[in-house]
Amino acid sequence: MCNMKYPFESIELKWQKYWKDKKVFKTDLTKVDNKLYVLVMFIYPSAAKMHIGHWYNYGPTDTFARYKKLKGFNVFEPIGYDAFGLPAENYAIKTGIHPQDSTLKNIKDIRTMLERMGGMYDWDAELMTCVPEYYKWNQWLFLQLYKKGLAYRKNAPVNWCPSCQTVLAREQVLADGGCERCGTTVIQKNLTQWFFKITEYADELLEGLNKIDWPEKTKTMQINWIGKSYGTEIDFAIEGSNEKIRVFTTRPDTLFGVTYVVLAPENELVQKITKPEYKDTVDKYIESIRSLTEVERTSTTKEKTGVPTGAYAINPINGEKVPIWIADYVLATYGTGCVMAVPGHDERDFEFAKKFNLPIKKVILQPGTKEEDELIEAYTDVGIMINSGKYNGLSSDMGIEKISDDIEKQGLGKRTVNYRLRDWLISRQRYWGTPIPIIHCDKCGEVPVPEDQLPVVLPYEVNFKPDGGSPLASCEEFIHTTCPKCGAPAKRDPDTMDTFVDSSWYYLRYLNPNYNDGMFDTELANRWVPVDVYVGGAEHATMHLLYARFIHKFLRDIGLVKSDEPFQKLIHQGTITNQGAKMSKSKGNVVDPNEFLSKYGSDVFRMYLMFMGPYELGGDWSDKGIVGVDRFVQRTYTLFENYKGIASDTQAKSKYEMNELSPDEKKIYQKVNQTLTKVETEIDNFRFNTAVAALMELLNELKNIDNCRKEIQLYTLERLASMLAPLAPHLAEECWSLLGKKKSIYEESVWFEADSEALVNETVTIVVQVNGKVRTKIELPVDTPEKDVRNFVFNDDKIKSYVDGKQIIKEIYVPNKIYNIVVK
RNA sequence: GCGAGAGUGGCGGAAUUGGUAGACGCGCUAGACUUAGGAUCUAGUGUCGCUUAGACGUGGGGGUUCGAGUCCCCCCUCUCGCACCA
Repeated sequence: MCNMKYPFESIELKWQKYWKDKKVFKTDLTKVDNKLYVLVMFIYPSAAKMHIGHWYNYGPTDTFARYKKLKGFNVFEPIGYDAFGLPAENYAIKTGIHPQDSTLKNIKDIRTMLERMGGMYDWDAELMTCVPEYYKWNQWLFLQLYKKGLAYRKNAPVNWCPSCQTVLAREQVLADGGCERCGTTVIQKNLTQWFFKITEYADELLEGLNKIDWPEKTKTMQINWIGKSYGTEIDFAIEGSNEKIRVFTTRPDTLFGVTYVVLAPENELVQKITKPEYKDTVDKYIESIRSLTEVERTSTTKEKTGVPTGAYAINPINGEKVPIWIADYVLATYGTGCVMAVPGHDERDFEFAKKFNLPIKKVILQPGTKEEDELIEAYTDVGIMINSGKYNGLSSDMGIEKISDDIEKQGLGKRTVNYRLRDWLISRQRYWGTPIPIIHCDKCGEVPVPEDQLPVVLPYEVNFKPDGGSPLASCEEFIHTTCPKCGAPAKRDPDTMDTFVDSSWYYLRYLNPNYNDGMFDTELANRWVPVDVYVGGAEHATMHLLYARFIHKFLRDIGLVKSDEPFQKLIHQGTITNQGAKMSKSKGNVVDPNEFLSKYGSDVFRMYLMFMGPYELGGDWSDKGIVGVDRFVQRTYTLFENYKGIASDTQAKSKYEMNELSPDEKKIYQKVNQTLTKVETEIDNFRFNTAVAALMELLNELKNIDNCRKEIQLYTLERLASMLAPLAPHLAEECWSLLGKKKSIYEESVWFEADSEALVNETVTIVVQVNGKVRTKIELPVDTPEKDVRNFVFNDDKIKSYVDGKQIIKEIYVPNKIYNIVVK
């Protein structure tokens, strides 16, 4: 018995070099039969090290890609770097190291780690977003959007992170009001900013979800984020004024129940309609609201506040006069910023009316209650309309249609659709990003940079220390230019783009990162996109994954791609935590993979990460079980060492007849083939933990492989090496060559089909139960006729002792599984 | 508060359509080989009884069923997502 320890270091290097030298993983993109685009979200090189989370993301995905390659797919698995962004710049502010220098260095280190991991990446397709060759096309994309009116500038209240010194899109603000990147509480600021009109695609983004194979949860999040709702806009006249209040409601059926109207404090009508004697309190109230953050204001737990304006509105349906209030629970940014309040049938209005003693009117009768019953809470479901004039007696869902019809007929309003989705704020007051290709000219206004002048290169020499404004604004050489239209001196836009712009189309660029004639090679994109399997964190559900879908649809509309969606199937890996907390540098609880890599090697490490549990669940980090995987690897290596060179003088058939095998051979033969199907279905479904377990079971079963004929030994070991290859690529290559194989397992894409005849066992264990309790088990040939099974069962002494003298009520036989006798 | 998911040995976790609960691994126990073992191999390992028969057992309580980790109802805990969207 040879017991040499598996020399992972030399073996891993050896095969990495082999793959690289022979370009084993270079994908021939011209071949599209059997194409499979497997993509993992590219890496953010804010630190030189790949932590456990990266390994957990990339290792298993690579295993999936490798498995598909072995199965004969033409797999494209690229990797790249999401290289722009705040952390590099913040790091620069702290240390003085230029973002470009630190980023390029980090990329170099990460590349080394990815190679060490044994990633099957096509290194010819590698890209990074911080080079002009890439970001030039961000600018080009911007200009296309601009041409179509989908990139525009507006003055708006925006989310400002005081720490990052920049604005954030709404989805980049956390639920607790913190900044997505740094956690600092975000405040509101009024600024002119660039937006992409994602709302133009709201409906399509919603509908497209039906066509893609994504986790339901993620789709739901996007649905909620888009927040489409059907309703009616209704005009309320203002007493003694020509102004009108247009409200948006999803419940026009409750129009008779309106007892007051509420405006958002920011609504411009407020200043116009407020009665002089109320002006003081209204202004004071608005001031008090301003000091609150968005989150404080919209917190559902906070008690609602508001003040009357002294003005009155006229309910168009019955001419009733109702007071106009302003309140913080009405948002200026949703609907029309005005609400008709129906306390009887809306929880928020109910709470508000109770607090300020406003009347509550019942106009929808809850089934099973009486009209005179007092409302103790708002009734928001369907019911029978009451106190509603000619609509009385109608079901309220009918009432929605009828009242909307009548409102429309009388020109008092119209049906509309509202979205929660807002346009995507893309400007950032930061240095390390793509410059916005716009020039501001005193005479011509905003002028797009002509396409032939792209890229607008990000200058290297810039003072990027924070002083409140965009760093580029103080870079004289950059900012001063001439107007492309009139030639007069003009200024460049000093802002840079959100890095989510970069990641919205990178999957198209991978196909040819050096392409010069356009944003990407359209021909290739139409053959390879959508991405077949996309793997990445669930935290991108409403950001990256929504933006990328939007940009993809836009690119389709300008004729650059034919597909509707960028990512056909989506998988989220789980999060690896440490003692229950997310690993982060600031918490100081990051686990360094290097410790394990130097002790066990990368095959063991990546296999252990897969073995820990279900991929989509993640879990708490613990190195407790890693020795188990290491032992498995050692035993496997030893086994192959013992059969060194076996392939040189032996040949295995591709299939054996079961009856020509010895008992030991048969057992092993069956197990090998059963494992083949098991490993296939498990990896196909990203269940790596059970795939590894299946291989461990197989190895345990190979105790008696010495008793097999040589050809059966070879038959077995060939298959074991092949199944091992996706999970432990270096080890498997080594084992394969130990057998005496000349070529790499991946050069030939070795995968074996299971022999279906070996999958079923000849005998089965039939569990015999009495009253549902297991009493004995009997081993019988598969498909023994029921009457024979019954005979065996009733001749069993133990069963007899349970059944004798009792009345048999029922017998249930589930073929090849269970025989249950019910007695009394 | 609303929505989604989860709760299984000392631990990580397995378990087609309801059909042997605890695969695989860690840990632990005993033994073998050894100068030694924190290496390796062999056997055992849900709990109680502990030799047997057996009883109990998948967060708690109830139900459907010949049979429930799996289906239904109620409750508890945890994780994630959304936070007044009219």
